[in-house]
Amino acid sequence: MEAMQISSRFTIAIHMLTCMEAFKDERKVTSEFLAASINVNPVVIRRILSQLKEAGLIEVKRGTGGAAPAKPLEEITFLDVYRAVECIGDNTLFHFHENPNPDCPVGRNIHKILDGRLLKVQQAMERELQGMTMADVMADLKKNI
Amino acid sequence: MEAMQISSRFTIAIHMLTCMEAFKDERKVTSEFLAASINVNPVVIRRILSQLKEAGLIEVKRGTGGAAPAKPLEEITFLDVYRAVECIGDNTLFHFHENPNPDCPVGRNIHKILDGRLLKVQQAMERELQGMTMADVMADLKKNI
DNA sequence: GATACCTGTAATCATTGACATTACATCAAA
DNA sequence: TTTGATGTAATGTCAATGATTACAGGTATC
Repeated sequence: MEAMQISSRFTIAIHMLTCMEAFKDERKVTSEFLAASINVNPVVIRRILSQLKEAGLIEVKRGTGGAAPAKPLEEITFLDVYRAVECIGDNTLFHFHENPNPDCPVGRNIHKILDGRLLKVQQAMERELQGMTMADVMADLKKNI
Repeated sequence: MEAMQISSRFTIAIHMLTCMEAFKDERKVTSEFLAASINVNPVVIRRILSQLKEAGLIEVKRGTGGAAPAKPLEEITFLDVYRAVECIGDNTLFHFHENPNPDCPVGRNIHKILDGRLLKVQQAMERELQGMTMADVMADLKKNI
């Protein structure tokens, strides 16, 4: 039984940004090229390119092609990437059961008792994501090459 | 576009434990009763009952029926509940794209660069979950009634 | 020991998200 | 105008969630 993970769009997006920076002086970074490095379909890449662009993290050239970070890598946090691609409807990490029984004292109160705590958990995770940037990734990459 | 949340089994399980404690002196807490308070099918409840039991968090009486916490509520953390019901295959919160291209310097290194960071994020979340217990929930419930 | 009430669990089914893939409209530079 | 690229709609497959029916297996009580 597998399950319930944050989608691979997130790690793919980080991979994409890393490639954009790593190859920026060497070649035009197209969706085809990214797809080859990541090993997924180019259309998947293009959809994520759109999301990253919409979030203001990258610039994509139409016609001529090619994508690149839109700001200094120190200013692109994992949280920025996470929010750009992980389209969580109401922005809550936890899915709450929808219709607890209002005639039961527990059912009537469970939501307000849990909401604050669930938010704290989510914020702990987001705080951690916010402390990591694409610059850190590039630094590690240079060490590994 | 909805998406990618931790399943409602978690909040349902917390709700179940809360009911077990809240009604323990008043009535037998059966899967039917829990299903009515939570407003889901009794079979869903029974499956989660099994998971909580397997994790050693509750005791369930066969035949006669009824479920109750197996240990003091201070010792049942949100993390215990999370791990009991959220059956994540390899225990990683993030889903990594599987086959980065080993012939690309980025594809070859991305996994080792990200793994540690993703683990840190997961641990931040789990640390927060570990700091919350069912006793806290009961305290809040009493305040709300 | 028959009955009545529960739990445990298998088997379906509908719905939804992820991801792959094909197809094509659109764009911009050479 | 030709040539790459991007943008995106449309499908298809697969897996997980959650609802539901059905029934086998316990256990207390009459």
